[in-house]
Amino acid sequence: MEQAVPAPTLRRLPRYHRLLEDVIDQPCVSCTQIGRLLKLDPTQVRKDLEYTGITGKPRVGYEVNALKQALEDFLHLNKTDEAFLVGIGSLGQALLGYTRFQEYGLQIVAGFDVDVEKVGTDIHGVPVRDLSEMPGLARRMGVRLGVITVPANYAQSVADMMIEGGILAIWNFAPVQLVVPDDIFVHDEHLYVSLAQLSRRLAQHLARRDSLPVLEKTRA
Amino acid sequence: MEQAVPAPTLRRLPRYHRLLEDVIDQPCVSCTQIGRLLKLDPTQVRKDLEYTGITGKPRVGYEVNALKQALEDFLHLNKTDEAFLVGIGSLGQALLGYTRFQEYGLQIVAGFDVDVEKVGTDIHGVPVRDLSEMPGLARRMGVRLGVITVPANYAQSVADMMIEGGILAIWNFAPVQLVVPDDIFVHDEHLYVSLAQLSRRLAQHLARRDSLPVLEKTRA
DNA sequence: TAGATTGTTAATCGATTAACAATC
DNA sequence: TAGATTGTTAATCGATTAACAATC
Repeated sequence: MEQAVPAPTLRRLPRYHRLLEDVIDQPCVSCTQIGRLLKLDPTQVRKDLEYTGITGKPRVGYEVNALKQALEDFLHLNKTDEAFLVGIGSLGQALLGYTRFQEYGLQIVAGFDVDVEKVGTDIHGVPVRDLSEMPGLARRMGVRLGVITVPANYAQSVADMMIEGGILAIWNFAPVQLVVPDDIFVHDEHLYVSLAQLSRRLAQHLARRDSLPVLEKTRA
Repeated sequence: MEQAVPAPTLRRLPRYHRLLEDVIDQPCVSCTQIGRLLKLDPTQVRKDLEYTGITGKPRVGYEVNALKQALEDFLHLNKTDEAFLVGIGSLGQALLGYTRFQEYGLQIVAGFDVDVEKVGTDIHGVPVRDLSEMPGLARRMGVRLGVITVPANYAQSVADMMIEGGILAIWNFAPVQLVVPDDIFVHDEHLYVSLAQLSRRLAQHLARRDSLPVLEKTRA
């Protein structure tokens, strides 16, 4: 059994993977390099990578392909989970169109909504069906992952239906604290939290900027 | 000058605000209650709230309206920042349609793209213009906030254009580490990080579940 | 070899949690 | 009053950073 990973480490690991995938074009890479590119302490990078079980070579660093593979194994990016998405609003449609999710182990195989206009259509190649069919289909197809993109006030009842259908993990985009049994795993994606952080940080940033001597305040 | 807030605290504060806004329907609320609803330690809640400068009453808790106000002031939710959004793909369109951002201080006043099909149209009431006009307009309108929803390979050049236009903070949805001057504030929204976390956690969850005695493993 | 980088242990830092007096 | 809750200080926990020997 793999040991528990600290949450901050788990947040950084995918960034390393993407860096290797998209940016690094060389056989080996050192923690120093990774750290410079992602603005992280090299020692921290090394500690994080340790969790994947990979070992490097002094003076050389890590073999890029091996490291990429180790990260994929550790993050389970190579095996795809089928998922249902409920709520074909603008966000739901955007997620259906984001094919790159498959590279990260998520394949949305069906969408659901209550809107009769939407039921029966295909969005980005994914069929949309009536919400009432969802629990039965989830059980029949053995789907264990659900994505919730409905308005806040419907989110809890959708979660209940998912659980009824045997779904075990929920990616929740609705701005609500879902109440679920202990054995159900919920991952919240709360854009409003991000936005409030941004709002606060921008205001502080501007305040600091404005309190500075008027050196180069106007760029124009 | 307000003191620096720990990042974890800053992530929790918006959740308190939303709870007060949507769920709590009573004059006063205690940290115990908030903690129970959000599954947080009451002491932690109290410490977090302390940063807003509000004081409560023993035995009673905090006055809900005052607390809500204190959170809004602290997070700067009451003053709206105008923003430009670049990249009218499915995610960009979804964000344009998400009117609730205004409650969190963000108002997207224009969208930009290079696609001539999109330029000149309105999406959810927001006009779409040609990307080349963006820097000039940003400077003329004094817009200081930019949202990037273009594909990864265009993100850096869009960021450069934003900075050229005098934009000071960037909400970045493209899966790239942007390179910007020190005085520009970047807030990354990397769904792939979330997804990889989810992927890892779900796999662990399933592993733990499967290693349990076969008590009630099949719910059906 | 010389020197950069790994692997690993120790020191520091900061956030969470516990404890408890003050108070409404 | 009695007791729950605040405000605040101390203890714990865990993550980050520093130090350094091992090594290619």
